[in-house]
Amino acid sequence: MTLKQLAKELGVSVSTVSKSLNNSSEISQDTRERVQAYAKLYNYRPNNIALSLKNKKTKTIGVIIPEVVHHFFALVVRGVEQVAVERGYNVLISLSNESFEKEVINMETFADSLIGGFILSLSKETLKKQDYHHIHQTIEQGMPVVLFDRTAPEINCDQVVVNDEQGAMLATQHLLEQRRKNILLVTTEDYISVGRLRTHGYVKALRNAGIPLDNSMIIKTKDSKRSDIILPALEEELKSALKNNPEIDAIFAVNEIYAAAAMRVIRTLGLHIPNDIAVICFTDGVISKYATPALTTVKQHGTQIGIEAANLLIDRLELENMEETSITKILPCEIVRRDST
Amino acid sequence: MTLKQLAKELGVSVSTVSKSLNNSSEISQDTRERVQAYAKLYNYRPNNIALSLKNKKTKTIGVIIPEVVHHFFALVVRGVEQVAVERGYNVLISLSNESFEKEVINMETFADSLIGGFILSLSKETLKKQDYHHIHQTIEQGMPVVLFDRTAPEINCDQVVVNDEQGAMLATQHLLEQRRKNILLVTTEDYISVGRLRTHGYVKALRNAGIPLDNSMIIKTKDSKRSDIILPALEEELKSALKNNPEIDAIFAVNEIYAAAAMRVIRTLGLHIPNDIAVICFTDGVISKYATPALTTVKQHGTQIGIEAANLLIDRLELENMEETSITKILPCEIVRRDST
DNA sequence: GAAACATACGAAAACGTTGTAGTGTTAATA
DNA sequence: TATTAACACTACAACGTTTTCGTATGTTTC
Repeated sequence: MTLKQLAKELGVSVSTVSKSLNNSSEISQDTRERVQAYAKLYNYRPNNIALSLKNKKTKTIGVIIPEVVHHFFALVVRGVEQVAVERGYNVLISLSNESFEKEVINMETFADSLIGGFILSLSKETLKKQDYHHIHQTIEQGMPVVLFDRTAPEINCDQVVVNDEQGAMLATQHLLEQRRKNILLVTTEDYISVGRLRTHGYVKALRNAGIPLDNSMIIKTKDSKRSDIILPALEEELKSALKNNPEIDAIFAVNEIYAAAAMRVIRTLGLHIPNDIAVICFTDGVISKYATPALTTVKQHGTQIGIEAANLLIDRLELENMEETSITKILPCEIVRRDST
Repeated sequence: MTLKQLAKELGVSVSTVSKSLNNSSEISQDTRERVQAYAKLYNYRPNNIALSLKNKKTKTIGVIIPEVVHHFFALVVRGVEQVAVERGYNVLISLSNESFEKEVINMETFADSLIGGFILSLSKETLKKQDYHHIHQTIEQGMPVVLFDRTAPEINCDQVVVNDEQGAMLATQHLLEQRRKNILLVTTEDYISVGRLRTHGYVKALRNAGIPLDNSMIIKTKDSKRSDIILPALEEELKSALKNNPEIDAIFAVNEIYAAAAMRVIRTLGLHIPNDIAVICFTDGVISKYATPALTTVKQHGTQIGIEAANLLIDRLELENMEETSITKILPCEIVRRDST
């Protein structure tokens, strides 16, 4: 059903139909009601494509994440979707699979007038290359971008991040409070911003507590997209670390997969959690929740990140008189205490 | 950059520009090259909205799932996205949150000419109400729908499902092979098709093995959207079941959350997995993989489901001469053997 | 030298909307 | 009575494409 068909049916012009449906005062009450009744009868719904073309803007936002099969990103998507629906927007989703090239291609595809703005988290490859030309280009074209979680400070746009450093400090302090003195950190290489920041937090907390930093107490995982390669290697490394240094009484992992690996190693060595070694990690996901013992975690409020990001983006889209300067929202982390510490 | 702007820049008509870019033989080689060079220079990209309006179809497919923070659905989304990108489509996502109303509204919103077809998995509420008018309506309007996982046989459309019954039989047989005779089934209420089918498979496998069915060995969880309500209740129920019937030597759960709850209860009672009680479950997700002991599961190949569903949908969208009759793809399950059995 | 025919391009319509600028009516005012 | 004003509606352009149909050149052909 289109306006044209309705108009023919009613014996009036397309304009009259359009105005009637929009309750314009130009049209008489009588006609308005008649048209609206017909529209309801024929279940008329305006064609969004035509509206988008006319208005030169769409009610769609694009979300690009490295991976959807990942608890944290799924939470963010949920948050974004929630406010999108509330505010009348649709969500286009696309996965970079941690690939720079896919990220670029996906952005270009989306930018072909399909969407009004982006919410994205950078792929590992992008962070490693430090090539942000596609982001800059998009922003220059006037398309708002909101970066979350995996961001880069050199990109001038709205960002929503978790206070990774604070979270890592909280985690480390939590362990220190339990008289753990020798905390092994399992983290990623530094080019991943969140890994770097969490490492900073760990270092800072130790410094605040007057504990000297021992670099052999920091394990950085090798880069690979394949967990079936990373994890066995990591477990080996953990095993030798725990053997070489029996003083280790806690492990702080920057995500729950690493924590799960650590738990497995600890158990293999016949040690008890948390009596011998406490374990804490970032990412309050299902693994932590259902592990044995249930893991104490640093919760990042993924859904909240999605909510904030979506609101920020839609504000930019709708509020013309918004301040030019970029907004960075830093959300606090929270310790979820369970049985591993 | 639009065709019009390019045309003005080049001093030719819009038609000439359009035809040149489409390499029409109507236009001289010279002009074609000149236009194409300019288009490249100005980074011209056709406006997809305008194309959609003109062609009366979009290169976008809508995915509606009950929840994205759910390993299985996330896998499906990944599969859908993968083939969508390959075949030049975009993916609009929306979450029903297990709510009938949200499902209906989301479908209506998407149907406003934004998408060409749907891939969806029904919400629990929809299954309970058995109200499929929105699906029927969509199909009648000529918009293809592919249902996956949570389907309803009375809907006449393409479907992609896992062979839940066969999977449940495999799981039960796997336990029987290990000389487990008293297998407790933890499942959902029957209105959820997958739960019902899995229960069937369990019953069938027992019958094949000549073991009489004992209804007290089937626990059906109460319906609720909130896992923090379901799970404690389930754990209580499991505890009393295990206490009342010490003969139980295996538990088969229809998803990994229930399996995790079962493991917790088993451990609380001081029993050993798998020595005292073996555990197997559907959903080969992260919980199973990283649990202690790692859980033996029935893998459902979620990504594959997404791939099949997307291909089916896009085929319907593109191949006009496709057979009218609906296609149902039934994917086999597979046992992933780990340490809990 | 006229008819026929390629060749290379342009004009215009269409997709479904909305908004601006008319266009007739009828009623009120000078 | 002539002018104006309010009312109720319509025509048309525009958004960015593609495509059909024209049309102006120049080149054959007899």
